Amino acid sequence: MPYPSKTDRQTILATAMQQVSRDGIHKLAIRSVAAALGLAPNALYRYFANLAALEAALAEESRRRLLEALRKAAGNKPPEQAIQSIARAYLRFARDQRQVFSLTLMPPATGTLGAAAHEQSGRFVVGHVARIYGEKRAPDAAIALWAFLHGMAVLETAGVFGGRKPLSSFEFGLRMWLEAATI
Amino acid sequence: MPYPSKTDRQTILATAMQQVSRDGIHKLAIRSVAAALGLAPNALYRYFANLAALEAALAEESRRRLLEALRKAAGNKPPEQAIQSIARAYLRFARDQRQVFSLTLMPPATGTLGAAAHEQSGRFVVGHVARIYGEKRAPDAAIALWAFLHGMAVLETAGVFGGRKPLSSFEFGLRMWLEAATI
DNA sequence: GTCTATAACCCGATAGAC
DNA sequence: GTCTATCGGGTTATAGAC
Repeated sequence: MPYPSKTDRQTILATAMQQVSRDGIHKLAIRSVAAALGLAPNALYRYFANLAALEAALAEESRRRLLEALRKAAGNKPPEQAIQSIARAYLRFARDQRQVFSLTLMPPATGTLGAAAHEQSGRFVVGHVARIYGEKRAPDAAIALWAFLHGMAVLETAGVFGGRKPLSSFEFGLRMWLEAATI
Repeated sequence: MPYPSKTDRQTILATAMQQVSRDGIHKLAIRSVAAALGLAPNALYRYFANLAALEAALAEESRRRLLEALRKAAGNKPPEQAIQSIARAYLRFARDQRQVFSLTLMPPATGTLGAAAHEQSGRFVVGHVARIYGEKRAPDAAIALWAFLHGMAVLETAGVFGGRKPLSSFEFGLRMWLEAATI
């Protein structure tokens, strides 16, 4: 091997994700990632077409992490308990990993295909919701739940509540959603 | 008057908002706004401390526009009809003015005070919700509704639904929220 | 195939002249 | 209040060393 690689996609992604977690996406720079890896600034262009492509890869990775957190929360719990755990895990992920969470809904770069992790998350949530709402109503109920959870997470991290965590509103919405299933 | 002003805050904001509507927030640049106004790049620094300050002003303006759209939608309609109109107006605003909508929840620059328009929106929605849910339950119910609407808007504009507009999920969630009030 | 070197171009921001 | 000039930094493309 005459010219062995000094790095690879996975290493670059891990380093970039670390910097995003610390400084936020808007401070992410090709140069800083390259510097952390001891490489010339434009060495990374062999692995990512441009900064947008790197960001898109980070977004997909963040969606994978969120999905993993939700899977872990659900475990093998009974239906209603699983939903409650998923809901709490979603909010916890948004709070504890704010910068990573903000990547999950970053719009995919123009021309790229949709996020695979999103479709997986959709199937995962719909599957759990179906155990409560039934197959027929599950798609709509799952999207409504997802929207509520995401809205709560975004509103909170955006500081709309002024630093307070409106736990009662979260409980209110979640209980409403669960009770609507029994009607 | 030795050096009459060639511009003012309002004109700068209007020009910047126009560019954001067309190209999105990430392409906004002091230089491009100045060029559109026929000014030197740094002439704008007399009106805004830096780019972040300009963005914060645009975010507040976008929140004002959204609130105005909601007010208009509510009009003098009866309680339940007003809520439905507000909900539809929220989604419509997000669809029709995607770039402006994305500004509404831009986190305020570090150190600046919270958004006045957000507090106004909060009072506005809580006021309408109270006519259905009563004063006591209104705060939690309003936040839950807001979260649901915002989540639906964000998920849709982020392309999670692949270009489709899950009208049925929206109707599902809204009806659930309205029916929960009568219990 | 991978990385370095270099340079051109963009932007934000500052200093000082008028 | 606005200008010119300039600095520092990030992004991108090209050429070439290994």
